[in-house]
Amino acid sequence: MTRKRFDDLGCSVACALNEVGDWWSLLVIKQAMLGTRRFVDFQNGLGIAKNILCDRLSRLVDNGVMTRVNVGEHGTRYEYRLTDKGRDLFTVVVALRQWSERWNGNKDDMQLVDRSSGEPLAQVVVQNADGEVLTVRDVLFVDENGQPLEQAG
Amino acid sequence: MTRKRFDDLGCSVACALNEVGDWWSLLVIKQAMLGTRRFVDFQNGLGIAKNILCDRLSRLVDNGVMTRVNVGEHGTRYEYRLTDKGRDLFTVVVALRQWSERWNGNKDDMQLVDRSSGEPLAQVVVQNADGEVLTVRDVLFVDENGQPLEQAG
DNA sequence: GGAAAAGGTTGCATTAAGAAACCAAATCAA
DNA sequence: TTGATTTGGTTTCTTAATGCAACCTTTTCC
Repeated sequence: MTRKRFDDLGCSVACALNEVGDWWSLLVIKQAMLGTRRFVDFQNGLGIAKNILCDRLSRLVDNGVMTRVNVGEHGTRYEYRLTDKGRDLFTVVVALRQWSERWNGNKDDMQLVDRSSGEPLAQVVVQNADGEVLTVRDVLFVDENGQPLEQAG
Repeated sequence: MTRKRFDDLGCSVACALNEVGDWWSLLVIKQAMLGTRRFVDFQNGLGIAKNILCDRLSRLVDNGVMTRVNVGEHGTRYEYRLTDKGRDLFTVVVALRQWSERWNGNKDDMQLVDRSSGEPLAQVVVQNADGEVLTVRDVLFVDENGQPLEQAG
């Protein structure tokens, strides 16, 4: 019984989860955003088993989220760096962080601030084209013909 | 060897992933945002095994993301509805959707539009207090003493 | 040159996931 | 009212994933 694939589910969210939806991937990405580049530093920073880390890093590389760069003089010192695609997950990571802080309190040792001002960030929100904040009740899911689907709260 | 717990990792992202970080939870939540409330409808809509759906729903209920409401006359007709905490994951779901669409193309049968205007939504972004858009390079991770940590891209 | 570090791989035990069968209560059709 | 079907599960079995520890090779440090 191989694990269910999500990329043929006709859903972009499922497709995203297929790439970064397991327990560790987003934490590896968050660690990379924090500055970590070396295998051992990921291992120590996350407390992840080496074989799992191997698997996650190579999967992230395969999916174009990270790259493996050879930085050794003679061959076997590597760095794992975020690609543009990986860095673009910043929104997701921050949204998850803020959600957790709103509902579970701040469990984090560290804080995220604007580099130039030192001030905390604004809350990540969903907006319409005019910049108005939208909740799930303010949107419609429409099919390819523009027909709206039922929606709930 | 029980799966690693993330809620004692000193990280809000890890704490969030501990609640909704497995393969199915966010899809169940997205399905609920789409209007699904009944057990069978989740099952048909997602193609998930019943025992896994049972487990995920009850875990989401335990974590306060959904509630189980008895809607039957005599006892065993249930609806699973999002709580405020669950609805608040809208930002995360939309951010994931949009990321996937930006990098993998739109794999989705349906589209998300502003209910009042019918227009597509704006891209979810991270902003500072002044409303300026920030990337991961524009932020600093600081510890509890305000000391900045190294950061990369 | 010897020791340690980096980046893995392998083997084993435990847990989770998926499919299918089964089941009891409630509802629906006749 | 009876019988079938739906709903919301639970159980069993097989396969896959996770975690830990040991090991291994190349490279760097002293």
